[in-house]
Amino acid sequence: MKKNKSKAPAKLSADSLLRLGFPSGKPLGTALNIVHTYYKDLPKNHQIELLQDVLDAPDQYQLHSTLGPLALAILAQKEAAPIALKEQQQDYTIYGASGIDEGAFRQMEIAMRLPVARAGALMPDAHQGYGLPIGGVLATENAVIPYGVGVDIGCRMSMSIYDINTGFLSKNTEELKKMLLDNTRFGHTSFKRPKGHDVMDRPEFSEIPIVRELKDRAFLQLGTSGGGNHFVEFGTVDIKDADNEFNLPVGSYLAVLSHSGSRGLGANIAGYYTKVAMDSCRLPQEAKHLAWLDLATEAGQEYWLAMNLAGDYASACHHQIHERLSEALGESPLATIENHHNFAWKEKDAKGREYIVHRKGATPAGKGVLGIIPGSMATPGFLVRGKGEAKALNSASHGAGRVMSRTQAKNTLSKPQVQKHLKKAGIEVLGSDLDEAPMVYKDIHQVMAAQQDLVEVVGVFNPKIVRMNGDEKYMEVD
DNA sequence: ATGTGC
Repeated sequence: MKKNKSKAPAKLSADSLLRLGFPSGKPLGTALNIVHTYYKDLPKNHQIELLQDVLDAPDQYQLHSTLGPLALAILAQKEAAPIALKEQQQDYTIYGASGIDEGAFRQMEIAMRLPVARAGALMPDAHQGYGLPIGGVLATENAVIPYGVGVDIGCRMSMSIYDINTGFLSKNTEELKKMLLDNTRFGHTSFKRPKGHDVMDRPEFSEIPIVRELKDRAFLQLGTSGGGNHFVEFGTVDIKDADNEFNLPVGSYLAVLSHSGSRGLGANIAGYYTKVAMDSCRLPQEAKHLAWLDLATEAGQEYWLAMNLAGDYASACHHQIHERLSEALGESPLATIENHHNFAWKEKDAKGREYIVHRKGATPAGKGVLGIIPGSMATPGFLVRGKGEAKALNSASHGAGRVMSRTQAKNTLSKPQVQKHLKKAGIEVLGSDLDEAPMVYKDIHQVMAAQQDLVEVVGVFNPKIVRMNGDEKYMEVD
C-alpha cells in the first residue's frame, strides 16, 4: 500500500486557485467551501475544471443547485465597480522585441493602463510573469505594486574578483567543488550554526507584525541560496575595460558569482502585502495582480520598510556566501560588485519629479552604475556599466531570459543530452536539474546586442564550477 | 521565488 504522511488527501488550496486566476475574496472562499462540501471526492483536476467553468461563464450557473452561490459571488464582485484601467495605454519602450513572448507584451500593456502608471520599459530578457512581466520596468506615482517588485524581493547578483590566476580553477577543481559544497546551502537546507549579521538587529524585525513572525526563520536562512535559478559559482572574469572603477589591470581573474534573494522572508512579505493590496485596490480581473499600495497609507509605508529590509537581508546573505568562500580561498577580494534586480526605488526624472521605479527582473543601469547580467550555467555573464538611458528608465536586462518553461524543459530535455553539452563546454555542475540547462535560456549575446544603448561591457564572466539547488550529483559530469 | 496549501 502506498504510504502517505498526511492522513487526508491534499485539499484543493486557496493558493492554487489564486494561481489559476481565481478572484480573491468572497468567490474564493465560496469556491473552496463548495468543493470541500460537495465535490471532495473528485480528483483535484476535476474540481479545478468545475470551478474554472463557473469562472468562465458565471451567468450560466446562477441557478445551479451547488455551484449557484459561487456564480453569484463572481457576478457580484464583477459588478462591484473596480478601479478602471485607462482606455489609452501609455507608451513604453521595448528592447529586443523579437525575442519577447506575447504574454509579456500583454501584461506590460495592461500595466501601462494603470491610473498610477507614468512610464515603462521592457527589457530584452522579458517573459510572462505574475502581474508585471519579468524584465518589466514600471514607474508609478506615489504607489508601490508588490507584484511589480516580485516575489523574491531584493533578489540580486554579487561578484567577488580575486587576485588568483585562472589556472587555479582547472588545477583545483575537486577542491573547489568541495569548497562550494561546504560553504553554500541550497533548497531547504541551511547552516547548522548560521553566522550572525547586523541586519537581524533591525527595528523592522520587531516593529512590523508580519516581519516579526518571519524573524526566526530568517536567522536560520542567513547565508543560504534557495532554489530555482539561484546559484553560486566559480569562474573567470576577463576585465576588458582598462579604465575600470576597480583599477584592475585588463586580464583574467578568478571570481565568485552568486545569484539569490531574500528567501522565506521576502517571499512571505511579498505574499502578505500583495493580499493587502488586492483587498484595498480592486482592479479589473486582468489587472488584479497589479494592485498597488498608496505610499501615503500605513500599509504602503510598512511594505516599503519591509521591502527594504528584505533587500538588505538578501544582501547580507550574499555577503556571507562570499565571506565564507573568501575565507576558504584564503584571499580577500580585489573588487566586489553587487546589484539587485527585483525591487522598487524612489528615483527622479530629468525634471526632478519623483517616481517609484519598479524593476522586476531588471538591472539598474543609471549612468556609471555597475551591474551584473548573468547568462546561463554554460554561457558568459557580463559585468556592465549603465549608460543611463532614460527611455529604458535607467535599466537593463537581469539575464538572458527563458525560452523554455520549466515543465517544457523537463519534458523535452534528457539528462545525458545536457551532461554531454556541459562536458563539451567544460562546466562542472553540482546540483541543478534539466529546467536550468543552458538551452532553456535565450542566447545571451543576442540579449546583450539588444541592449547596447543601455549598458557597456566592463568584463566578461565565464562560469566553470556551478552549484545550484538539487541533488549534488544530478548534473555532475563524469 | 516560497517549508508553496484560508
